[in-house]
Amino acid sequence: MRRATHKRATRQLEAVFQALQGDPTHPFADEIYRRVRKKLPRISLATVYRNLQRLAEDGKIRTVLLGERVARYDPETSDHDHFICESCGRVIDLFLERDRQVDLTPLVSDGYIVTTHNLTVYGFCQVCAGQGETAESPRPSRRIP
Amino acid sequence: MRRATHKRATRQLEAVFQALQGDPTHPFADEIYRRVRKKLPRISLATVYRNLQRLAEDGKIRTVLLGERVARYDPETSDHDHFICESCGRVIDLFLERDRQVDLTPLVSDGYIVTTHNLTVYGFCQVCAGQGETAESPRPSRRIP
DNA sequence: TTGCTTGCAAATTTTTTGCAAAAAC
DNA sequence: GTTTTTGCAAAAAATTTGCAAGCAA
Repeated sequence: MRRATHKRATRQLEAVFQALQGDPTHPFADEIYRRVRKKLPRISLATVYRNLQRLAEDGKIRTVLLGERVARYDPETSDHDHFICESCGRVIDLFLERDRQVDLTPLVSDGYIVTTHNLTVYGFCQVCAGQGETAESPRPSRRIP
Repeated sequence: MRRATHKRATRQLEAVFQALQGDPTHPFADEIYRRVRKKLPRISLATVYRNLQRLAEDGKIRTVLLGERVARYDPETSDHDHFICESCGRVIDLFLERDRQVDLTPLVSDGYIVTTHNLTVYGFCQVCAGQGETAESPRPSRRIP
């Protein structure tokens, strides 16, 4: 057995955490890297990844994969779901009433143990729905204006 | 404007489609490649990817990303959700009663247009729940025994 | 001082693309 | 015959890893 390793607080870890605070846009790692570099110009992308991973393990942030193969990061760690706009690509946190939301009792009575669940809703956000949702607007894959 | 191109039926396309039929395990592209090569030893992985993409566009199969950055493929195209076992990694199709499942009316009355939604449930499957769900069993990342 | 963490570069992994040759229609 | 599709190899994109040096405890 191996003794639990004591994790250390570093400037880089703190900077990565701070870069996400208060940001509801679910940025990708490279955006976070760009932000952190303003404070710590010598930080490497690998360190950003390592720290994002550690923050997620520690429950300080959340890693989300929403039908893309690129990870997004979310400072909101409470139980919540996501809405993805098919027009502008924006990701919006949803706080639906959890207990009414999904009926998982059939699973439980089938012998499954349910830990958590995750709901992603697709459609058009308020802004895009307002301006004609059928328009095939260019959907930015990475950055949102 | 560009005339709609007529898609052609090829042996490779059919083989990729067949490789998925009746398979509830949600395989990855490389597993499908392995299978198809038994019939068509000269097929390339790129062709498998191109055909999986085309089948998904045509609604013949479904591409699913379930908290992993590797795509899985599902021959089941009807609306359904997924259960992921945290112990063995197995992915199981869920057919919960759609209309009772999620209450999205608050979204709609907020001006969102909802196209579809996707629910992924995490926990322990019947098998793993039976043999002590707390055991930290090795969780195969790609292949399921 | 000890050993976790960093920066850098190179490696991995999964998926995509360019292009000439082969196969469909 | 024309145009799509294939196979191959190389490219891309995102993330991870090895390692010596740096820094927190």
